Amino acid sequence: MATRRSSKSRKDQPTMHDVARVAGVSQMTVSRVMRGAGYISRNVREQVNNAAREIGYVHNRLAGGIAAYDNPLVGVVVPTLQNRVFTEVLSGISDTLSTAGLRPVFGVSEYTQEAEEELVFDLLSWRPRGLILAGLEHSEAVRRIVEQTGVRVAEIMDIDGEPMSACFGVSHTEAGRDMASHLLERGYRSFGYVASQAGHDLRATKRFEAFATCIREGGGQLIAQRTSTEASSMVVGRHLTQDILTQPDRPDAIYYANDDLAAGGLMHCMSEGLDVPGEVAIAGFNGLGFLSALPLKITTTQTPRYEIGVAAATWISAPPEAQTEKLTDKLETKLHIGETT
Amino acid sequence: MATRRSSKSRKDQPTMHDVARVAGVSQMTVSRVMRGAGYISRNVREQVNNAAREIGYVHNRLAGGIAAYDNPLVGVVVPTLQNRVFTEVLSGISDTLSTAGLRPVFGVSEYTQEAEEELVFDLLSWRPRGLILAGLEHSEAVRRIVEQTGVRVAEIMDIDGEPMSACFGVSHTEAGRDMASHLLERGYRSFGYVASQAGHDLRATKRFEAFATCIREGGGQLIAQRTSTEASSMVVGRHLTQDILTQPDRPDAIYYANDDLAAGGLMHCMSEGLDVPGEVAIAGFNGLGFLSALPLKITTTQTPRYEIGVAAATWISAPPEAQTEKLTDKLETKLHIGETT
DNA sequence: CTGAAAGCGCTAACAC
DNA sequence: GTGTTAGCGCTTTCAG
Repeated sequence: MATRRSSKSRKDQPTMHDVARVAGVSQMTVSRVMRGAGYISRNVREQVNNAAREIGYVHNRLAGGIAAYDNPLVGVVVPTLQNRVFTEVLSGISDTLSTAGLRPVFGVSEYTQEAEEELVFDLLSWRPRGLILAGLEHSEAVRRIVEQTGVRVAEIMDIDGEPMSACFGVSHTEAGRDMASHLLERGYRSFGYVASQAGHDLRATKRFEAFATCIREGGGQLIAQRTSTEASSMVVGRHLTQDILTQPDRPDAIYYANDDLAAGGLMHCMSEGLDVPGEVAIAGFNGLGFLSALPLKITTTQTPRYEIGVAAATWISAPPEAQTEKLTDKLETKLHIGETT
Repeated sequence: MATRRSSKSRKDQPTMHDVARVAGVSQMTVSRVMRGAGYISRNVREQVNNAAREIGYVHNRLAGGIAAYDNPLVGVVVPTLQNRVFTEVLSGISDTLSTAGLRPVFGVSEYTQEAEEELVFDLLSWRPRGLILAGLEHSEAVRRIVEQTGVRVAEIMDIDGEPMSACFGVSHTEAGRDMASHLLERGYRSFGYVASQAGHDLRATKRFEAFATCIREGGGQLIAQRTSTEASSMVVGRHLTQDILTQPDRPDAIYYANDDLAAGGLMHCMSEGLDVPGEVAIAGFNGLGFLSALPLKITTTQTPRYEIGVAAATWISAPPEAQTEKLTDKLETKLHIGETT
């Protein structure tokens, strides 16, 4: 009898049948052992496991998934991996899914709805148990296919809006307003704003709008605004800050779309010998760990990034029956008042 | 005729048959359109695509994979997502795979071979086109199953050893030696070493061993060594540095297993008013972006993290035939001499 | 506790 | 260019 494993191609992987033959049981028994389903006598179980190990059998979940309509995969789409914010969320997702025996398959949308849409279709082709998407804004096609397939979607990061089924995140509107209140309280009245990713970061835009409204209502003015098309970084923050501060009319305080930009701003001020917060105050968003490495503690809004990932993944891991109508899980942010405001 | 989609369960997804019926073609034609295989007339193609969109059909790659023995998945195992080093590598992997139409499925090994082993079996159950693992050290079971299944494995980060099939990374031995040479050249003779993850970071261990050997050969001495079991962070670096520097016999220079620890060390020195590098020199590893946020530029070894991911993913993406015997792709590191040595 | 039969949704191979 | 047939490797269902 010719061996099936002569050519070492992917085609020649052993199957449950091969294991069954070696173990002297039926293929069905092998299936049960592999899945830990039903009662199998200790003896048989061991025989099967040994046979599997011997011939190098690996459970084939593709076949399993197609036959059982259920496979332990979760599709995850994040805007970028270059930003700690999302890798921390991803870490929470991965840890939690892993505990539940689920695996993340993922893609990066580069902050565009078009890429997200493509990814959603692609990920859906693996018949995942659920999807995790960032933000509440998605293309029509995404909404439609989600509706049509009935796949469960956890939308993360943002809660200011209506989720497709469930969302886990913070209120950016509230965060923007809180920071504005804090700065007004401190006596600042003329403000600058620095952002990046030119409008693609919808959460930052929400924060800013709430911030601006609150500032105006509080008698303040927004006198300078700079947005880069580039990704966030300290370098970008530094440049945009320089740009704002060399104008004749300087703001008392600058609100940054995130900590990276804010840290860059601080660097600019320090190297120019500008007094912070005396001459200009600085505020960021996120509360990233590296802030503690800076010579001055930057005022920022602390966000629970890892926890957002955990919450979303926990929901996805739960049996579908546990799914309630529409769930909005608001995690709390906290204003960290540092030495820059 | 009863509709198949009454209950909205995963079982009731439309199939190619349904699309075929709506489009008025055979199921095989739908298959061809979906895969972009063979020649299909423009007309038919559009009909099929419209029908698919209309009924919300999504290509089922589980079924495709099982029938075709080929599916665009790549298993990726990283030690952690809490460390920028690996998320940057992951970013390179993701970007590159995405371009090649492949998807990463991933797991986190927490720096242990046992977890890695479990993950490898788990990921293999999706019949991935390849695997990307960190480091050259793996359990016997991993080596065996890789051998038995014939799956292609790209080992990343390290090249000081024999890869199973291909490896992409830097020489940690060389990096350790280079840093030792630099410090000796600067005149330092008594050294401290600070690490974390207590021996689980095998690459750091390789650097340290090369470093220590070189130091001894150059007439230097290693007089203090501190290792934490915790994950790397500035806080850990700060504590261990304090610990070393409050001993009666203080080293001239401290080599840190990575930049986070080194930055923590710098913070300690600054807050104690210790002159760096006058009283103690500091050197890290990786060249992470946040170093430029620090008041003093830390001497470190720059590593091409994103590029390692790109190189590994590119290799995995290439057709298997292109696979040569054993490939070692050494990417270059660069000693960045800052203001701390 | 274990086995036999049927079929999951798709693609390879070949026909027309 | 498009259709037909025969499975891919597994799980479901039902027997025993």
